[in-house]
Amino acid sequence: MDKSSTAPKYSRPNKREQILETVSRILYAEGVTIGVDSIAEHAGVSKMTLYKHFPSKSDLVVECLDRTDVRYRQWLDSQTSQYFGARRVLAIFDVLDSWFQSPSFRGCMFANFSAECENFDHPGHIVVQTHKRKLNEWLTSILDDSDDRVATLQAHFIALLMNGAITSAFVERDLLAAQYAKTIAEVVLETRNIVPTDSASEIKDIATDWL
Amino acid sequence: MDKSSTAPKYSRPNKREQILETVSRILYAEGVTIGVDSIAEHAGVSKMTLYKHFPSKSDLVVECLDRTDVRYRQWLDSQTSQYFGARRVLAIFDVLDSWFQSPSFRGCMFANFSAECENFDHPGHIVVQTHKRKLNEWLTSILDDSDDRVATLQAHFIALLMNGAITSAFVERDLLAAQYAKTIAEVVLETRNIVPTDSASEIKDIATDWL
DNA sequence: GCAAGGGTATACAGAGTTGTACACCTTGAT
DNA sequence: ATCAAGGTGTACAACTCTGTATACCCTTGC
Repeated sequence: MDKSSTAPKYSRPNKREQILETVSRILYAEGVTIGVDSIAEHAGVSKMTLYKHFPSKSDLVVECLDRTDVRYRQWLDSQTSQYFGARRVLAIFDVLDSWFQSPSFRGCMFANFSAECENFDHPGHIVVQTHKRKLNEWLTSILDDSDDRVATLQAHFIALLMNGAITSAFVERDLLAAQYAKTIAEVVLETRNIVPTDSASEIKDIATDWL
Repeated sequence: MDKSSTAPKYSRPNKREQILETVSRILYAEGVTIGVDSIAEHAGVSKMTLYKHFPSKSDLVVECLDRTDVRYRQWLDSQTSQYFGARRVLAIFDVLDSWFQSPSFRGCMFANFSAECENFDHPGHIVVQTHKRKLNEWLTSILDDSDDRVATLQAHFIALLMNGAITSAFVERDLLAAQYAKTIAEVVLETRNIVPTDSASEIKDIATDWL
């Protein structure tokens, strides 16, 4: 710890920014249940500085979620920018694939937050919802079909496949999940005449009392 | 809370069993981060009794995960037992659909555990892996194709779609997720000549440094 | 030179956590 | 009737967590 010798040398330029950058990564890697002391230590900053810039841990977490949302979508956007339309959508799964192989992969930060934070009032949940909505809008804009409803529906399909791939890769540690999802996506995108089925379930009175 | 009047009247018959039944549901509803005191209170049992039957909270959680695994798979199995083959697999999504509409739906307990418990050494992670493997085996047995590899692959697809539906329903609160997944599953199961693509990604040097 | 602003280190209050100690109570078998 | 087994309630030790108080340190502007 002897920070006196190695520390950031009292560099003044926007500490707040630096904190957000570092802590966003820490929260993804360690989960939002990590303690404030650990956050400060990892960020190479004093706990007092944290509380001088952010009124509470909760506020810090929300801003980090927000930042991760922006970074994640920018990352997907830039990494696939060489393709267009359906090809671009398929390229997403190649990007996911390389992400899953990375040792720092720990699933979807937003899904993790939903699971970790059972307090439904936490403002972070709004950020999570917004993140997923923006991702959907991005997918819809890429798929840009002559029929709006087709693009919207297919965007939902792709979003679901992305969620499934991330969850399978994280929970089951299935390193092929992205390839599976890509294969499914190919079939789905080829089948243009998919009907938004009313899903007339033939099963009646399903018992949900397993829980 | 004057348990003396309403409590289980010192009924002796297998308290351990009764505890496991109740606590399994509590852990799903509240998450594994719930305190031991709350667990005891909800279970209508003294904290001492808890520690007399289970050496630690961790052990209790593992046994509850195990129990939920069994109950969940039995539930899926029984609720779809009137169908066979692909029809049965599709019926799974009808069952999921009714689950998602239930107010007590809180996502997949196993995925939630993975997100909540960042301590990778926790024995619960083994239960999670096992759960997902058994579910996959069950799907494979249902799909029972002449070609083993087809059934295995399709089981992976379906498992991924189930994960995606559950995640979308939980995180995005998308009440149509099960219907979307079912629609995709229909297409996937119809397309029998799906190749386990090598997924030759054309994208090179994907930067995973968004995190 | 020196004051002000931003950062640091330490200590601590107050709440909440897991797990244990102890004295008491209820039931069933002998 | 009595005694052991199992359950209860309370209190508590030891720890961790968020957030604050205080005194100090380094840098920059004047």
